[in-house]
Amino acid sequence: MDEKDYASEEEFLKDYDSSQFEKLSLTADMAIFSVSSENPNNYRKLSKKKFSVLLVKRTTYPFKNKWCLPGGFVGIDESIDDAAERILNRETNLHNIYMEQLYTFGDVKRDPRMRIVSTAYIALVDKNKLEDCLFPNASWFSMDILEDEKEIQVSFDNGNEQFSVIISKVLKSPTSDRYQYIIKKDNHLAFDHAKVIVSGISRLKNKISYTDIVFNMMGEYFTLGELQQVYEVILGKELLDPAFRRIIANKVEKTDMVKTGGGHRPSVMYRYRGHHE
Amino acid sequence: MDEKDYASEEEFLKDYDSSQFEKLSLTADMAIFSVSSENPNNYRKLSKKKFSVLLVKRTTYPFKNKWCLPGGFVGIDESIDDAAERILNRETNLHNIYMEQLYTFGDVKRDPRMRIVSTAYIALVDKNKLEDCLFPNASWFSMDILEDEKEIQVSFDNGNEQFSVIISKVLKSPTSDRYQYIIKKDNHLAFDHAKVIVSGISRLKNKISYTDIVFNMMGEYFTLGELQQVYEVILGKELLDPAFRRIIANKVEKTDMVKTGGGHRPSVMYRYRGHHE
DNA sequence: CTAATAGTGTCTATTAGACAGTATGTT
DNA sequence: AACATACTGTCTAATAGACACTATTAG
Repeated sequence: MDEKDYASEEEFLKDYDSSQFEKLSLTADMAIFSVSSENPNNYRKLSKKKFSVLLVKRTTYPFKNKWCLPGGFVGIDESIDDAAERILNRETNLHNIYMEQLYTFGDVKRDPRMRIVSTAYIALVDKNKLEDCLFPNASWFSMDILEDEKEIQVSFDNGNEQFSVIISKVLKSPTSDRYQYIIKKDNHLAFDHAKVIVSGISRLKNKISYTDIVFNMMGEYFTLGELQQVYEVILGKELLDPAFRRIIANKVEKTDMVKTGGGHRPSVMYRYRGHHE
Repeated sequence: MDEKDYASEEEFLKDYDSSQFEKLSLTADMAIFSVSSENPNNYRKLSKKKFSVLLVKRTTYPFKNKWCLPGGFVGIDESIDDAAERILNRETNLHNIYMEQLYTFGDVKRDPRMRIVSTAYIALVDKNKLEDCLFPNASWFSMDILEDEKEIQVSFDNGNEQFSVIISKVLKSPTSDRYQYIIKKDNHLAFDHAKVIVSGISRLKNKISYTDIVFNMMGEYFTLGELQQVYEVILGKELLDPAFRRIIANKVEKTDMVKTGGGHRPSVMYRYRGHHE
């Protein structure tokens, strides 16, 4: 409230003088998540759900031939959200995809060429809507996630290529739940995108239990078994049927369709109920 | 996985050509929160806690004489976190303050002069540690928050000046809990800082129940009544004593100190227990 | 019939909400 | 003594976890 000596006023103004600060480049990077199904080896069994992410193979240096999240520069006359949407549409040919800002990664050396800050987003899609129209060099990788107190290991697989990354987590403060991620092993992903993916997974894992974002990855109709599998694959643990059904009971509504053809009891198809009770 | 026609490959490369994209300025803005005490009018009563934020009066255009969050440009050789810490230290003269990235605000017209993207942080301090060393033009404003389904009203007061802002909230998606904030009334805050403050409050409100971040706003020793008041003022509702004590029971530990002097039964002083059970 | 999933009933443990009561300082 | 807060006991409601059971299909 009260003013101080001139010296610190000077410093104050210096801090606010933009000409002292070089401008930098900003990109929007998209972690586009989905669930895919693996065909069962037994006619009775259900197809196995896999949590997956869309990666793009880089064709230029730096990180040539490494995989990265789709992204692009934010234009000077374009909001970050608009840039994110533009990139999302470029990759998926779809509009109105669920998307939210994740985090802004601003380490100085994250791009070896020059200073590039990246605002990362996560997006959730129903993979079946776009299976056939992939952007050049893009590929869906299923992820197997192994997490404990200290580190996270993610194994990627797109059918042709497999690799895994290991990231260790350190609590930033004992009072919070924020982790600092440190890449321990990563020979196949470009930039700090391993961190971005892990942050995105963590965000999703948290939000699945108190929001309805899962339904962005489901088709319009689904069985409760399928829905449960998606929860399980994201949470990385099995759920008990009655508990699961209690939790999602008022989020979904029955239809009169039934899914038959598995060597077992048919399953009623449900639909997302939206936000009215 | 499979490649597409040349045209889209071209487009792909265009998107990755940085020379097509002008660079922009990035600032780090700090929403520094704390709780302050108002003196009671009755010798028996406890001092009333107020949730407060540190604002700075602008001395230059644009938004001359309006209040804004302390902030500054991110240097080209400085990480965003480092810039945030630098600003935090400039304002408080303290190191090791709790701080976390909140959100990156990237609308095109948020600064009337030029394109400036802002990565906002929240920081939590114990106000008593720095009461006397305020940076020029800085002032603590207590906030009264009135929130319903559709909008949030925040009334600011620093003892000399009072004003209020009204912000309406619109769910970005029925499947999530993310709001788009729209400023309805704001004649005293610069830029989009009203949105930043409201986002920060919302973040804090959420995290208080599943993390220990409150303790960053407490002194080393405190009574459970004081702690409860801080919870209440942030959550905007009253809590029942037994429930509150159950919840924080294993986060704090008793000391052998006692706070006397109020016209009522003395209160045992507690201390934050850290992260070991 | 069998393997595999679909779906329900119910018991128990844990947690959250509510209220009433006791305790103890200052003026 | 009276007020205001400190602190505890306990009942109840709601929720989460666990298990056992029944149902129904393709092959």
